Amino acid sequence: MNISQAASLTGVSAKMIRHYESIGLIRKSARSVSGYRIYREDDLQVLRMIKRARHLGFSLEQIRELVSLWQDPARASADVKAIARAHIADLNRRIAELSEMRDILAQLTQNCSGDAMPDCPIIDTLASSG
Amino acid sequence: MNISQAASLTGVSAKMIRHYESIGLIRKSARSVSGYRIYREDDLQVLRMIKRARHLGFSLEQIRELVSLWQDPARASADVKAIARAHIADLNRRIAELSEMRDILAQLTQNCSGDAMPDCPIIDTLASSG
DNA sequence: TTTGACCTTGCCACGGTGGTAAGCCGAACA
DNA sequence: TGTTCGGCTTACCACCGTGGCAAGGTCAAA
Repeated sequence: MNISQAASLTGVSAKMIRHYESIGLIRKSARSVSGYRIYREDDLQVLRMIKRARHLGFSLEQIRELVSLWQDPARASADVKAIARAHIADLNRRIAELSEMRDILAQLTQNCSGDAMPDCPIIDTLASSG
Repeated sequence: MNISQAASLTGVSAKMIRHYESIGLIRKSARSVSGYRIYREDDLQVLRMIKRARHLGFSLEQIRELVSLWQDPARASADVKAIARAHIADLNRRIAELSEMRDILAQLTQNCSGDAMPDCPIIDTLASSG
Protein backbone atom coordinates (compact mmCIF):
# COMPACT_ATOMS: atom_id res chain seq x y z
CA MET A 1 0.00 0.00 0.00
CA ASN A 2 1.05 3.61 -0.47
CA ILE A 3 2.01 6.04 2.25
CA SER A 4 -1.34 7.75 2.57
CA GLN A 5 -3.05 4.44 3.17
CA ALA A 6 -0.49 3.57 5.81
CA ALA A 7 -1.11 6.99 7.28
CA SER A 8 -4.85 6.65 7.49
CA LEU A 9 -4.63 3.10 8.84
CA THR A 10 -2.27 4.09 11.65
CA GLY A 11 -3.19 7.69 12.38
CA VAL A 12 0.39 8.77 11.70
CA SER A 13 0.52 11.45 9.02
CA ALA A 14 2.39 10.75 5.80
CA LYS A 15 4.62 13.65 6.68
CA MET A 16 5.57 12.08 9.97
CA ILE A 17 6.09 8.64 8.47
CA ARG A 18 8.66 10.17 6.13
CA HIS A 19 10.19 12.03 9.04
CA TYR A 20 10.45 8.92 11.20
CA GLU A 21 12.12 7.17 8.32
CA SER A 22 14.54 10.02 7.80
CA ILE A 23 15.70 9.97 11.42
CA GLY A 24 16.01 6.20 11.41
CA LEU A 25 13.15 5.55 13.81
CA ILE A 26 11.60 3.18 11.32
CA ARG A 27 13.31 1.19 8.60
CA LYS A 28 13.47 2.52 5.09
CA SER A 29 10.40 1.28 3.31
CA ALA A 30 10.37 -0.66 0.10
CA ARG A 31 9.93 1.42 -3.03
CA SER A 32 8.00 0.94 -6.23
CA VAL A 33 9.73 1.30 -9.58
CA SER A 34 8.77 4.94 -9.70
CA GLY A 35 9.99 5.63 -6.20
CA TYR A 36 6.77 5.46 -4.20
CA ARG A 37 7.08 4.10 -0.68
CA ILE A 38 5.36 0.73 -0.28
CA TYR A 39 4.09 -0.57 3.05
CA ARG A 40 2.93 -3.97 4.18
CA GLU A 41 0.85 -4.93 7.19
CA ASP A 42 4.03 -5.55 9.21
CA ASP A 43 5.14 -1.97 8.80
CA LEU A 44 1.92 -0.68 10.27
CA GLN A 45 2.61 -2.36 13.61
CA VAL A 46 5.61 -0.18 14.27
CA LEU A 47 3.75 2.94 13.26
CA ARG A 48 0.88 2.08 15.55
CA MET A 49 3.28 1.50 18.38
CA ILE A 50 4.94 4.84 17.80
CA LYS A 51 1.54 6.48 17.69
CA ARG A 52 0.55 5.00 21.05
CA ALA A 53 3.88 5.81 22.65
CA ARG A 54 3.63 9.41 21.47
CA HIS A 55 0.14 9.51 22.92
CA LEU A 56 1.68 8.60 26.25
CA GLY A 57 4.17 11.42 25.86
CA PHE A 58 7.32 9.42 25.19
CA SER A 59 9.94 11.31 23.23
CA LEU A 60 11.06 9.99 19.88
CA GLU A 61 14.39 9.06 21.44
CA GLN A 62 12.65 7.04 24.12
CA ILE A 63 10.47 5.48 21.47
CA ARG A 64 13.57 4.53 19.54
CA GLU A 65 14.70 2.53 22.57
CA LEU A 66 11.24 1.09 23.14
CA VAL A 67 10.99 -0.08 19.55
CA SER A 68 14.42 -1.61 19.82
CA LEU A 69 13.48 -3.45 23.00
CA TRP A 70 10.18 -4.50 21.51
CA GLN A 71 11.94 -6.12 18.59
CA ASP A 72 14.44 -7.84 20.87
CA PRO A 73 13.02 -11.17 22.03
CA ALA A 74 15.74 -11.40 24.67
CA ARG A 75 14.87 -8.06 26.24
CA ALA A 76 14.61 -7.68 30.00
CA SER A 77 11.37 -6.12 31.16
CA ALA A 78 13.51 -4.19 33.63
CA ASP A 79 14.85 -2.13 30.72
CA VAL A 80 11.38 -1.25 29.54
CA LYS A 81 10.33 -0.43 33.06
CA ALA A 82 13.31 1.87 33.52
CA ILE A 83 12.32 3.93 30.49
CA ALA A 84 8.75 4.15 31.68
CA ARG A 85 9.86 5.14 35.17
CA ALA A 86 12.07 7.88 33.82
CA HIS A 87 9.20 9.18 31.77
CA ILE A 88 6.83 9.07 34.73
CA ALA A 89 9.35 11.05 36.75
CA ASP A 90 9.54 13.62 33.99
CA LEU A 91 5.77 13.83 33.77
CA ASN A 92 5.55 14.32 37.51
CA ARG A 93 8.11 17.08 37.37
CA ARG A 94 6.21 18.87 34.64
CA ILE A 95 2.89 18.39 36.37
CA ALA A 96 4.33 19.85 39.56
CA GLU A 97 5.66 22.87 37.71
CA LEU A 98 2.41 23.55 35.91
CA SER A 99 0.40 22.99 39.07
CA GLU A 100 2.48 25.49 40.94
CA MET A 101 1.93 28.06 38.21
CA ARG A 102 -1.77 27.37 38.19
CA ASP A 103 -2.12 27.60 41.96
CA ILE A 104 -0.36 30.94 42.13
CA LEU A 105 -2.40 32.29 39.25
CA ALA A 106 -5.64 30.98 40.67
CA GLN A 107 -4.90 32.76 43.90
CA LEU A 108 -4.11 36.02 42.17
CA THR A 109 -7.09 35.74 39.88
CA GLN A 110 -9.40 35.14 42.78
CA ASN A 111 -8.24 38.39 44.33
CA CYS A 112 -8.71 40.37 41.15
CA SER A 113 -11.96 42.26 40.97
CA GLY A 114 -12.10 41.92 37.19
CA ASP A 115 -13.96 45.14 36.60
CA ALA A 116 -13.23 48.40 34.81
CA MET A 117 -10.79 49.62 37.46
CA PRO A 118 -7.07 49.32 36.80
CA ASP A 119 -6.06 47.89 40.18
CA CYS A 120 -5.16 44.26 39.85
CA PRO A 121 -3.09 41.95 42.02
CA ILE A 122 -2.02 39.98 38.96
CA ILE A 123 -0.34 42.94 37.32
CA ASP A 124 0.93 44.15 40.68
CA THR A 125 2.59 40.85 41.39
CA LEU A 126 4.18 40.67 37.99
CA ALA A 127 5.38 44.23 38.22
CA SER A 128 6.81 44.18 41.70
CA SER A 129 8.57 41.54 43.73
CA GLY A 130 6.22 38.60 43.14
CA MET B 1 24.64 50.12 32.01
CA ASN B 2 25.51 47.51 29.39
CA ILE B 3 23.44 44.51 28.44
CA SER B 4 25.28 42.00 30.60
CA GLN B 5 24.66 44.09 33.69
CA ALA B 6 21.01 44.39 32.80
CA ALA B 7 21.01 40.63 32.32
CA SER B 8 22.54 39.84 35.67
CA LEU B 9 20.31 42.34 37.48
CA THR B 10 17.14 40.88 36.01
CA GLY B 11 17.95 37.23 35.47
CA VAL B 12 17.11 37.56 31.78
CA SER B 13 20.04 36.48 29.61
CA ALA B 14 21.62 39.01 27.28
CA LYS B 15 20.63 36.73 24.46
CA MET B 16 17.00 36.89 25.43
CA ILE B 17 17.04 40.63 26.00
CA ARG B 18 18.18 41.05 22.40
CA HIS B 19 15.55 38.60 21.28
CA TYR B 20 12.76 40.38 23.15
CA GLU B 21 13.87 43.59 21.54
CA SER B 22 13.95 42.03 18.09
CA ILE B 23 10.37 40.79 18.36
CA GLY B 24 9.18 44.10 19.74
CA LEU B 25 8.36 42.84 23.21
CA ILE B 26 10.53 45.56 24.72
CA ARG B 27 11.41 48.92 23.24
CA LYS B 28 14.65 49.36 21.35
CA SER B 29 17.25 50.37 23.87
CA ALA B 30 19.40 53.45 23.67
CA ARG B 31 22.79 52.92 22.07
CA SER B 32 26.23 54.23 22.83
CA VAL B 33 28.29 55.91 20.13
CA SER B 34 29.85 52.59 19.26
CA GLY B 35 26.53 50.78 19.12
CA TYR B 36 26.40 49.16 22.55
CA ARG B 37 22.94 48.84 24.09
CA ILE B 38 22.49 51.08 27.11
CA TYR B 39 19.98 50.37 29.87
CA ARG B 40 18.64 52.47 32.71
CA GLU B 41 16.86 51.39 35.86
CA ASP B 42 13.49 51.90 34.16
CA ASP B 43 14.28 49.31 31.52
CA LEU B 44 14.94 46.69 34.15
CA GLN B 45 11.37 46.85 35.40
CA VAL B 46 9.98 45.50 32.16
CA LEU B 47 12.59 42.78 32.02
CA ARG B 48 11.80 41.73 35.57
CA MET B 49 8.13 41.63 34.75
CA ILE B 50 8.76 39.46 31.71
CA LYS B 51 10.91 37.18 33.81
CA ARG B 52 8.16 36.72 36.38
CA ALA B 53 5.48 36.22 33.78
CA ARG B 54 7.59 33.59 32.03
CA HIS B 55 8.06 31.91 35.40
CA LEU B 56 4.28 31.65 35.61
CA GLY B 57 4.22 30.09 32.16
CA PHE B 58 2.72 32.95 30.18
CA SER B 59 3.65 32.90 26.51
CA LEU B 60 5.55 35.81 25.04
CA GLU B 61 2.40 36.84 23.18
CA GLN B 62 0.42 36.92 26.39
CA ILE B 63 3.24 38.82 28.02
CA ARG B 64 3.11 41.31 25.22
CA GLU B 65 -0.51 42.01 26.15
CA LEU B 66 0.25 42.06 29.85
CA VAL B 67 3.05 44.57 29.40
CA SER B 68 0.77 46.70 27.28
CA LEU B 69 -1.95 46.62 29.93
CA TRP B 70 0.56 47.26 32.64
CA GLN B 71 1.71 50.42 30.91
CA ASP B 72 -1.86 51.57 30.33
CA PRO B 73 -3.05 53.50 33.38
CA ALA B 74 -6.62 53.29 32.08
CA ARG B 75 -6.60 49.51 31.87
CA ALA B 76 -9.50 47.45 33.15
CA SER B 77 -8.50 44.73 35.55
CA ALA B 78 -11.04 42.58 33.75
CA ASP B 79 -8.69 42.46 30.76
CA VAL B 80 -5.81 41.28 32.88
CA LYS B 81 -8.02 38.74 34.57
CA ALA B 82 -9.18 37.39 31.21
CA ILE B 83 -5.61 36.70 30.14
CA ALA B 84 -4.84 35.01 33.42
CA ARG B 85 -8.01 32.92 33.20
CA ALA B 86 -7.16 31.79 29.70
CA HIS B 87 -3.72 30.79 30.86
CA ILE B 88 -5.11 28.92 33.86
CA ALA B 89 -7.43 27.04 31.54
CA ASP B 90 -4.51 26.14 29.33
CA LEU B 91 -2.47 25.00 32.32
CA ASN B 92 -5.35 22.85 33.50
CA ARG B 93 -5.68 21.29 30.10
CA ARG B 94 -2.00 20.44 29.99
CA ILE B 95 -2.00 19.17 33.56
CA ALA B 96 -4.94 16.90 32.75
CA GLU B 97 -3.18 15.53 29.68
CA LEU B 98 0.05 14.84 31.50
CA SER B 99 -1.77 13.36 34.46
CA GLU B 100 -3.64 10.98 32.25
CA MET B 101 -0.38 9.85 30.67
CA ARG B 102 1.20 9.43 34.05
CA ASP B 103 -1.71 7.46 35.48
CA ILE B 104 -1.79 5.04 32.60
CA LEU B 105 1.96 4.58 32.75
CA ALA B 106 1.97 4.20 36.50
CA GLN B 107 -0.59 1.45 36.17
CA LEU B 108 1.37 -0.36 33.51
CA THR B 109 4.63 0.07 35.37
CA GLN B 110 3.14 -1.33 38.51
CA ASN B 111 2.19 -4.46 36.63
CA CYS B 112 5.61 -4.90 35.10
CA SER B 113 7.83 -7.32 36.93
CA GLY B 114 10.95 -5.44 35.93
CA ASP B 115 13.21 -8.45 35.88
CA ALA B 116 15.26 -10.25 33.26
CA MET B 117 12.21 -11.77 31.57
CA PRO B 118 10.91 -10.20 28.36
CA ASP B 119 7.22 -10.17 29.27
CA CYS B 120 6.08 -6.67 30.00
CA PRO B 121 2.64 -5.07 30.00
CA ILE B 122 4.14 -1.75 28.97
CA ILE B 123 5.52 -3.09 25.73
CA ASP B 124 2.45 -5.25 25.25
CA THR B 125 0.15 -2.28 25.55
CA LEU B 126 2.19 -0.19 23.19
CA ALA B 127 2.40 -3.00 20.69
CA SER B 128 -1.21 -4.08 20.67
CA SER B 129 -4.46 -2.23 21.07
CA GLY B 130 -3.64 -0.12 24.08
C1' DT C 1 -4.84 12.88 -23.82
C1' DT C 2 -6.17 15.36 -20.17
C1' DT C 3 -7.17 15.86 -15.51
C1' DG C 4 -6.98 15.33 -10.74
C1' DA C 5 -5.27 12.90 -6.97
C1' DC C 6 -1.30 11.14 -5.24
C1' DC C 7 3.69 10.80 -4.54
C1' DT C 8 8.56 12.72 -4.17
C1' DT C 9 12.13 15.96 -2.05
C1' DG C 10 13.30 20.17 0.07
C1' DC C 11 12.69 24.28 2.50
C1' DC C 12 10.30 27.43 6.06
C1' DA C 13 7.56 28.04 10.26
C1' DC C 14 6.22 27.68 15.04
C1' DG C 15 8.27 28.84 20.67
C1' DG C 16 11.78 29.76 23.50
C1' DT C 17 16.37 29.20 24.40
C1' DG C 18 21.25 28.08 23.73
C1' DG C 19 25.45 27.95 20.99
C1' DT C 20 28.93 29.71 18.03
C1' DA C 21 31.49 32.51 14.76
C1' DA C 22 33.39 36.81 12.92
C1' DG C 23 34.39 41.17 13.86
C1' DC C 24 34.32 45.68 16.53
C1' DC C 25 35.12 48.16 21.08
C1' DG C 26 36.83 49.39 25.73
C1' DA C 27 39.70 49.23 29.55
C1' DA C 28 43.68 47.77 31.86
C1' DC C 29 48.39 46.79 31.87
C1' DA C 30 53.31 46.67 30.34
C1' DT D 1 51.66 53.42 22.87
C1' DG D 2 50.66 48.85 21.85
C1' DT D 3 48.86 44.50 23.21
C1' DT D 4 45.60 41.72 25.29
C1' DC D 5 41.39 40.14 27.12
C1' DG D 6 36.71 40.45 27.89
C1' DG D 7 32.45 42.37 26.39
C1' DC D 8 29.60 43.83 22.70
C1' DT D 9 27.48 43.46 17.91
C1' DT D 10 24.97 40.76 14.20
C1' DA D 11 23.78 36.54 11.99
C1' DC D 12 23.18 31.93 11.56
C1' DC D 13 22.26 26.88 13.33
C1' DA D 14 20.28 23.67 16.78
C1' DC D 15 16.79 21.59 19.59
C1' DC D 16 11.56 18.89 19.27
C1' DG D 17 7.65 17.54 16.79
C1' DT D 18 4.62 18.86 13.52
C1' DG D 19 2.44 21.39 9.70
C1' DG D 20 2.54 23.84 5.34
C1' DC D 21 3.94 24.87 0.77
C1' DA D 22 6.21 24.53 -3.69
C1' DA D 23 8.01 22.26 -7.74
C1' DG D 24 7.97 18.35 -10.16
C1' DG D 25 7.06 13.18 -11.25
C1' DT D 26 3.31 9.34 -11.46
C1' DC D 27 -0.89 6.87 -11.77
C1' DA D 28 -5.60 5.92 -12.91
C1' DA D 29 -9.88 7.16 -14.62
C1' DA D 30 -12.59 9.66 -17.86
